[in-house]
Amino acid sequence: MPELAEVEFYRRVWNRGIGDCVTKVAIHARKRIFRNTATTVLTRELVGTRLLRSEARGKRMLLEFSGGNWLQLHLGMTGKMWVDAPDFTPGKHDHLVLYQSERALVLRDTRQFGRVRFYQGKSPPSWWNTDVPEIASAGFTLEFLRNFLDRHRNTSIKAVLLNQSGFSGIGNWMADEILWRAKISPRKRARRLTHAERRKLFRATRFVARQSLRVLGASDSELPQSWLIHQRWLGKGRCPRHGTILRKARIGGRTTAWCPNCQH
DNA sequence: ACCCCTGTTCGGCG
DNA sequence: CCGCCGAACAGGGG
Repeated sequence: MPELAEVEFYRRVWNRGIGDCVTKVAIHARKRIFRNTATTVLTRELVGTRLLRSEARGKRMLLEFSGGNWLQLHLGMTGKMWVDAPDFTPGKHDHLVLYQSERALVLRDTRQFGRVRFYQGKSPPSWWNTDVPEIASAGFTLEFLRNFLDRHRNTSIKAVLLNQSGFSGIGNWMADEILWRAKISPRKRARRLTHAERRKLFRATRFVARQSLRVLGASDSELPQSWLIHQRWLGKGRCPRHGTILRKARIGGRTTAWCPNCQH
């Protein structure tokens, strides 16, 4: 399962290392995933620190280590995290491995659209903080959504949902799932959404985000069969409501699937 | 060979 | 200055 829910899932996987010391760090320092990061410092400074806690915001996560050391991870398109044996040997795309006495914390990102950032200081790095509310939090209100839509009134609603400064953690499949649930055509410009549609969009966004977070898991198979996600990549995917063949097109720069019968 | 892909950023244009 | 769009990034798979 991807996007905000997958980030949360992977974050919890690495939480098994909380409380333990980092004994060794293995990285592919010159790779794009470390762009603008001081890799030499990162490698040197993390050894001997203890993993204290972690937190997720949208598609990013922040790990705090003892001594004021912070690591931000973004998984991009192909990032994965898991726990392996302490004698793990990194493969070609295992760009960051944190070794502890009992295990190895592995980050693999084949395409490297993700990013690793390192920071030292008493409090979290300034770039960790944004004014964007988490969708599952009380800060994500109908008022906030209305304002965001007004600011991007000439953009297709699909592209608006992919904009991380308004819909933190929403990605391609979640955006399609939300629009299908709210019965809104992905091509519709934000300005043309009625009051009723804005309310439905708000409810659908929170519902999809919260349900996905609740189910968690490394695959999408645990989401209800009634969701669009199980149909969207099939050659002849059908609308879960009434079986209409889904339509597909590139909208907002991404492949989009929707039901021409119930989304307007 | 050519097309596709759960994401973000940058340059050009209006 | 704001916002929209397409291309680029890197690699694997159909």
